[in-house]
Amino acid sequence: MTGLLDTVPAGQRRLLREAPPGADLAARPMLATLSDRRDFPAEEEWVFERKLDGVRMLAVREDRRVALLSRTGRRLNDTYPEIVDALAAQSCRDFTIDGEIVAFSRGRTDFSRLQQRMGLTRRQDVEASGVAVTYYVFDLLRLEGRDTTRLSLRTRKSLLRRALTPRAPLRTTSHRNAGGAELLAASCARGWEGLIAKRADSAYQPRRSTDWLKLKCAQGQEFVVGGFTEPAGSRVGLGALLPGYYGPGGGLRYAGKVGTGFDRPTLLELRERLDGLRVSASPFDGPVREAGARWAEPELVAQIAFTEWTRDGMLRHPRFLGLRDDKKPGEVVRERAAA
DNA sequence: TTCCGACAGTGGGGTCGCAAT
DNA sequence: ATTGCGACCCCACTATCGGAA
Repeated sequence: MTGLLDTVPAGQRRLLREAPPGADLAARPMLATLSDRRDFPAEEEWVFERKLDGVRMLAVREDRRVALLSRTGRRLNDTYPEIVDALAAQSCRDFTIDGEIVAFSRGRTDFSRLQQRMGLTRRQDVEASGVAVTYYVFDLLRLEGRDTTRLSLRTRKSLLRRALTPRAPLRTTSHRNAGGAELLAASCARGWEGLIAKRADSAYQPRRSTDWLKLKCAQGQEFVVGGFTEPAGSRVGLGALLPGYYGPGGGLRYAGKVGTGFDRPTLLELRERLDGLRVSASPFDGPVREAGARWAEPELVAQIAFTEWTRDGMLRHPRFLGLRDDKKPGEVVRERAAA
């Protein structure tokens, strides 16, 4: 064993285990639990990282061999060959790391840009895409033959910084040890996605855990319901609502579908109310490409949360929060302009 | 007994690849 | 050439069940 693991605090050395082959250890990444928590007392020892909007990826290096693995275990070597090369060039030759692949545009991580490269596996397609990526590394699962997942997060991060040389396109994710609430407010003001809060003393667990919390800068506003889709499978009432808002010209603009956030009684109640408002023609301005859509008089106003507007003016990650009776349908306009 | 974590199921936008039209 | 579909990515949420607390 070389010197890296000698820096592990004496009290934590007993937590080191002999590592199984790297790919087995990396079978599943640790996932964060969505939380609306805003209070983080200093004595609780949390670490705060910026939430990056990209694709999760584990990377395994065993001597000359490098394997990039998606969250579900799919091999990503052909999609991100420059990351393979960068990891192969590291002087440390035996590690498993965890991080996020991102693409930037205008200084912000941009998932839609990354999407243009995500599915590509042919070398010429990857090169032609013109999408540069950065691999932000934030955790260490294995180092020099040892399983490090039982070490505390702080110790793992400290080892990671020693083990990895963060030369482009690799970077280590920076973090802060306090001030979570202020940091979250500042992040949201900048239009970022949110934060991940991690318990400083927690082990790496290959599943969803409350030791990692996802704190999102959610957006939300009211929308007029202009129709719905039929339910499928065991679903009752309806599949999704078709929300819209009034544009400057006065026409009702389609904003995509929202199909989650309702419980069974709400689905049935919404169906009943919408059946009472059924019309044969679409109330939306312009075509809505939805086979089997049912249309309704634009009377109901729904509060809908979402993460952002897509390039095509659709809602990303939309969910239904409830109906609002205090707002007139005609007053519903888009509250925040596109980026 | 109550609560929590894991899973299945239903729903979303978007992209790519392939088969059918 | 266009369309539709499934498989991936990202995801939110509900309902259920079994084991932990």
